[in-house]
Amino acid sequence: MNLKTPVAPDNPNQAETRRQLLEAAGEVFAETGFRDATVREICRRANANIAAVNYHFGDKEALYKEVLRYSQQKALQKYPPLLGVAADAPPEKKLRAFVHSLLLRIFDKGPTSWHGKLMSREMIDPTAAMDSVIEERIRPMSEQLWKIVGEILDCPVNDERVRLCSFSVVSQCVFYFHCRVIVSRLFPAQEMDAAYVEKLADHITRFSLAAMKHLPEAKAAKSQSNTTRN
Amino acid sequence: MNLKTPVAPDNPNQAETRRQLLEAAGEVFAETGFRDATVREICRRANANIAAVNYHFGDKEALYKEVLRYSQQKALQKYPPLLGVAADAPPEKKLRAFVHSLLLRIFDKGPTSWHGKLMSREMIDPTAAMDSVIEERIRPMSEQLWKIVGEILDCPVNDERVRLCSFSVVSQCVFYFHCRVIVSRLFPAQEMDAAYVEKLADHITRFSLAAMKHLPEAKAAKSQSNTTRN
DNA sequence: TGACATGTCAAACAAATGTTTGAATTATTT
DNA sequence: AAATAATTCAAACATTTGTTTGACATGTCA
Repeated sequence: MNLKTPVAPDNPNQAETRRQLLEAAGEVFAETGFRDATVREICRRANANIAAVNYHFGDKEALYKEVLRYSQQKALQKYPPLLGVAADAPPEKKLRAFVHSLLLRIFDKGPTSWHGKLMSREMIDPTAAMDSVIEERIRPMSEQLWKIVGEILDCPVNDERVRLCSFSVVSQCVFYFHCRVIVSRLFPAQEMDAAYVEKLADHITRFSLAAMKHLPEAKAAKSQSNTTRN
Repeated sequence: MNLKTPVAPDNPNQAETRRQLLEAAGEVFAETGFRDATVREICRRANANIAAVNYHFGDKEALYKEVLRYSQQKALQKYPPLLGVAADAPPEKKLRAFVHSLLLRIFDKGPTSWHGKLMSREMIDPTAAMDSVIEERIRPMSEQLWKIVGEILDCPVNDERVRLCSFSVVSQCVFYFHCRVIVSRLFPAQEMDAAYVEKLADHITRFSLAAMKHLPEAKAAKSQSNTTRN
């Protein structure tokens, strides 16, 4: 029911209202989450009538799906995963670019800044829209990273150490948007500007490279893993 | 039906209903978040009347604050930050214990399992209740970690490298509850059992120790250009 | 026992909010 | 220009939900 097929895109008014609704919805969804976001607030910011969401998107949830897709596409277009580093560059350089682009997407202050928050929310309460995001965006990016880490560790990409180390790299990046609240309360004076993002990218890359190049079992490939803990 | 067996002589009914409300609320808040959680559902699971929340806690938000405090206290009591490692143990050993206890709190399957999800939600939408949690629980734990990392790096605890490396350690742990959705979709076959938690703790500790002991600037103690804040 | 405090209950209230409706307005086509 | 389609608008609708209310039940203590 309520299947509103998107009509002719050559209509300036419709296209404009749709776009403004998407932008406003991105802001509001990011600020308050899906449930707390009200279509009244979205329409108010978009200078649109209360009924506009239902007219243009069907219902609130369909609007949300569009927003999620829109923000992902925009963020990846602005900061591609390897930032233009050549495919045959040394893996250390590619790792640095991967880390930096991920941080840039997270800390972006511009009109795509809600991308990070939207993704955070999806992590906790994945909606149906998350499925396609994972398969179309996240899995390809993961595989890209596995290749890089595999080169550095000198392992096949399906080795368990590649997976663990890749997680270690990514986790240090995403930490700063999942835990931004805590970071900024523990260090209220710390500004999150472009210079700081550079510094973070440097640290994460150096930290991870040092770890991977000196991991006790990294090169030795001794896979008995008897965890003599404690 | 539902015969109330006589319990403690002091204030049996009130204490019992309160406790059941707390447990049920913890479940529901963790599953659906503060806003989506309904008082009706909480009371239904607690076998309590719809008015019980307001009678015992005042309103829904006060109940939430109690739940947050309750879950924090329970989780930290079950898995203390250093798991009983002696205060004069070598820092490597303390780091391992810190990482392991953090992972245990995150992966706990028992009745305190909602602790992780509640904290995740607070990260994105911090409520007023988060203030006290940060000051009373998180800051002390952070300072504990800074000391350990400072020992390993051989730096003063307020050095910027201590902060960055501590974040690198913590981030690898909390990654697994913020991004559990993605991890389990990328690797659906991977079980998150106790053995896996051990393996993770090993990896994170080894990875971080290798990094910190081989960081290009770790031992160099080049003491210029450091933010001299607090 | 009888009075009083405490806790529980079903019902109702009040506010918020997603959605629908039908008229009014604007754009496009004939 | 007239007719038709598309879009906007204010108002109303229907549902959900946190909270309140006043009656009823239960336990305590003089």
